[in-house]
Amino acid sequence: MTASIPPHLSTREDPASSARPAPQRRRDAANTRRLLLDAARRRFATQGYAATTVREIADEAGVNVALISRYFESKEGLFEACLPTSVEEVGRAADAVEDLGQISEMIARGAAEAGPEGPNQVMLMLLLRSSGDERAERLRLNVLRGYSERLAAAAGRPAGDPGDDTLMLRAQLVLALSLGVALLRSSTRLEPLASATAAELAEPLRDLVDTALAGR
Amino acid sequence: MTASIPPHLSTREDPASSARPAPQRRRDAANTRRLLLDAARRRFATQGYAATTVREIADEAGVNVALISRYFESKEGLFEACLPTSVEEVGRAADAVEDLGQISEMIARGAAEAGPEGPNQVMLMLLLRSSGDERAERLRLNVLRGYSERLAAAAGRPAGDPGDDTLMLRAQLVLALSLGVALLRSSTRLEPLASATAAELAEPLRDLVDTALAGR
Amino acid sequence: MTASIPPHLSTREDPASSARPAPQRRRDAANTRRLLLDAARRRFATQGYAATTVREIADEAGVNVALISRYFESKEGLFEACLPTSVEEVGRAADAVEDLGQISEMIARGAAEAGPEGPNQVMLMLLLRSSGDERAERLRLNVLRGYSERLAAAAGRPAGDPGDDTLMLRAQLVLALSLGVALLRSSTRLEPLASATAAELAEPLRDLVDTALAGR
Amino acid sequence: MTASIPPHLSTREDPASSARPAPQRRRDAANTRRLLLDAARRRFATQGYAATTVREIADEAGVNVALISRYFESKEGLFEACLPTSVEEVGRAADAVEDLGQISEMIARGAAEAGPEGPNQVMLMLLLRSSGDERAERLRLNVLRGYSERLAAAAGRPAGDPGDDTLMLRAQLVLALSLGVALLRSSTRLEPLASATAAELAEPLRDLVDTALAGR
DNA sequence: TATGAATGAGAATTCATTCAT
DNA sequence: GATGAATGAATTCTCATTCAT
Repeated sequence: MTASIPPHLSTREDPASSARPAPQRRRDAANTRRLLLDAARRRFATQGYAATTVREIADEAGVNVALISRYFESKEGLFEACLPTSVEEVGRAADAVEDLGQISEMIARGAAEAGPEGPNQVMLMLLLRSSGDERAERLRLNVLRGYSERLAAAAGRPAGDPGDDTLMLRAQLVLALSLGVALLRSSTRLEPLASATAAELAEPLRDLVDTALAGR
Repeated sequence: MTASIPPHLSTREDPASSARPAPQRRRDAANTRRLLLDAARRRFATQGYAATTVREIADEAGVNVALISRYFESKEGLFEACLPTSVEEVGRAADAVEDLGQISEMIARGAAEAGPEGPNQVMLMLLLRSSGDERAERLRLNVLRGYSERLAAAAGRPAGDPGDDTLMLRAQLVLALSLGVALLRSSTRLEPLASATAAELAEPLRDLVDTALAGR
Repeated sequence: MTASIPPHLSTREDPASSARPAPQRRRDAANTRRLLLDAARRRFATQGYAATTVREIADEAGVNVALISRYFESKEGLFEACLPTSVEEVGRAADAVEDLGQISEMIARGAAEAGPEGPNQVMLMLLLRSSGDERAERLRLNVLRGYSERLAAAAGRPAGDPGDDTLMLRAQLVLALSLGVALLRSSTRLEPLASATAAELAEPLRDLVDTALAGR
Repeated sequence: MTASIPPHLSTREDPASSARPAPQRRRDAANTRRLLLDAARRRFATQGYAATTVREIADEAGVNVALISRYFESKEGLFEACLPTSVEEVGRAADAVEDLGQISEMIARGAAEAGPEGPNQVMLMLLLRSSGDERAERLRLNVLRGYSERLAAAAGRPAGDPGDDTLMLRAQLVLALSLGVALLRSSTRLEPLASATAAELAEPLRDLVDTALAGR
């Protein structure tokens, strides 16, 4: 009988102590804002937009719920505020890629970075949660496109080059792979993938990335 | 209590009525159940569990909302009832795989099958929506594990064999890839991936699957 | 207070049925709608839009709060739904006026009718409570205009006649008087006005109306 | 709570600071108090108590919200602080009335004074907004009673004389008229009343007042 | 004094679910 | 079996108020 399971059963509710090492200035607007943003990114990424309540976010951030309205206008506004942050991260990650060899390593590292807070996971998950908002949708698409173009470029094709759909498609398969890994690792305990270290992931990923982008 | 509903209730309803162009029976419990199940799978897959309302599902199915409670006890129950159906499909798909060469083709075909209703996508999306329910979680994990074991087996390793984590890991990367493709195609318009046909996907996927499972 | 009103309180539907303990059909949408509408009119009229909570209204109507959303979409929608009813009432009242002599009597009777529920008061108060809504504002204005035109007509001027602002102005002073009386009687205990009967009000009102409309 | 604020709190603030010619824009408690009071009167009068937020008032006054609590204890306290000011005004107006002829002129002038800030309107509106507060209610009643007694006195009856309800009733009808005019003019654009000048209003009002108080 | 930050109570609204035809 | 009505438990958001600087 499923009725015995509380509707808002929270799985792995991590102790708040890990969140703050503790400079803990109170009455610091900028800091409060960031706490909310961080908590929101984590929750939205792991649970999706609709399944996340603003109270959860506020509690995780250790601040009052009303401050979400104060600083971000609404839940929707908070979600949108999460996007640029993640976008920046993915941008930085993509920009760091110089050649083919670094891509697989980047994916491996991104995938391995601790739990749902790893920048890569956060971004990817975030981008894949629908909020029904037109603007968010567009931004999401832009990020994905930019990212895959960056991958294609690293494989020899200049970014922005419209042609060569084949290479683009292959780059997007690499993106899909990266995404799938992040997804499986963040929401299931599928072993051995879930516990694999960056080092363990690096080799098979390198093979795959090389195959995809170098054309074998 | 959902236990009274057999998990593996026959999924094909009217073998005879398919001859009739428009049966449209009212007061047909089995058919109503089916309509709800189909609508639920579509909605849950594309929007996620939390973002989907039972009213939406009922409306899409063209039946009264109260019937969800009647046939599936609860929203949660309806979600769980969706799982076995998808599980069966993925099971059938996995069982069909005899050798390495068929895997990439299966993934390609699964990915290409129209929209969010393609069996592969439905199953994958379904599995990735957290419902917070313990039982659903376990089922989901079982399916993913079974599926990746099947992939490993096709690559030479007997299913159920506990050893050889390396091959398992590689099989799970293939699963991740399949998942990522389904995800990108179902929730974004990322081109050229979003519009690629099964034929166009087949070649690069074959390269990747071969690399992953054949050990290059 | 009003919270003690039983859930099935009949709102003066049929005077004859008071003999019966209570017809009180449950699950009667139309009746529920009306209960809400009546309660809303009373509350909005006496407390104003902003000071009235939907819970209050629902409690006074003896029904569940959620039904306000169900039947009227929102609090705003409920308010707007109150307007036409009041508009109709004022229309009927205005149409009943044939000659000058009846106006003062109508006002007197309207003012005297019990408490804040008297149709005249309800309408007037309702019209004077701002809801911030553009549409409501326009409707309100139309009603007031129509009403004062009717008064002017009874005093000899054909309704719709654009000219003769003087008569219009005087008719609107009569409206103002009527309004002021309703206002004072419904929200203060200013004696002797508050307790005056229709009969007691009739004479001085007749003098005033005659003066205003008959041109002394 | 607000009980610590005496109902007849002195309304003129700075007996000492008036000696200093220095305007002292910032950090001037008395001035800040005044600014808040003025803004509050305007807002409460035009929107009602419940529909007005303290933030609105503070913004309109150009001061920080927290100062409302500081100077007036609460929103309720601010509202009550508005009353004596208006009461004084209406008192002054009533005291100025010496004979019948001045009444209609006073009402006409009061009604015509620009917009919602005219002393007459402000007072009237203010008195007619329920705040649910017992004490405010009583004050309001006192003002209305005092005012109508003043009118009755001007018509020949000594103020305070308990007898002659008929004259009192007629005086209150004049009050009702005055109120109704203020109401219609401040919250609707009902023409020609809304735009009538004091001069245009004077004549018909004189007729009405004479009729009411002089017994025709 | 003044101000921005923070808080808790309460508001409207949505939604899964149960009830009565 | 099916349907519309009804309900209570959340959820998001607003707002008066208090705190700390």
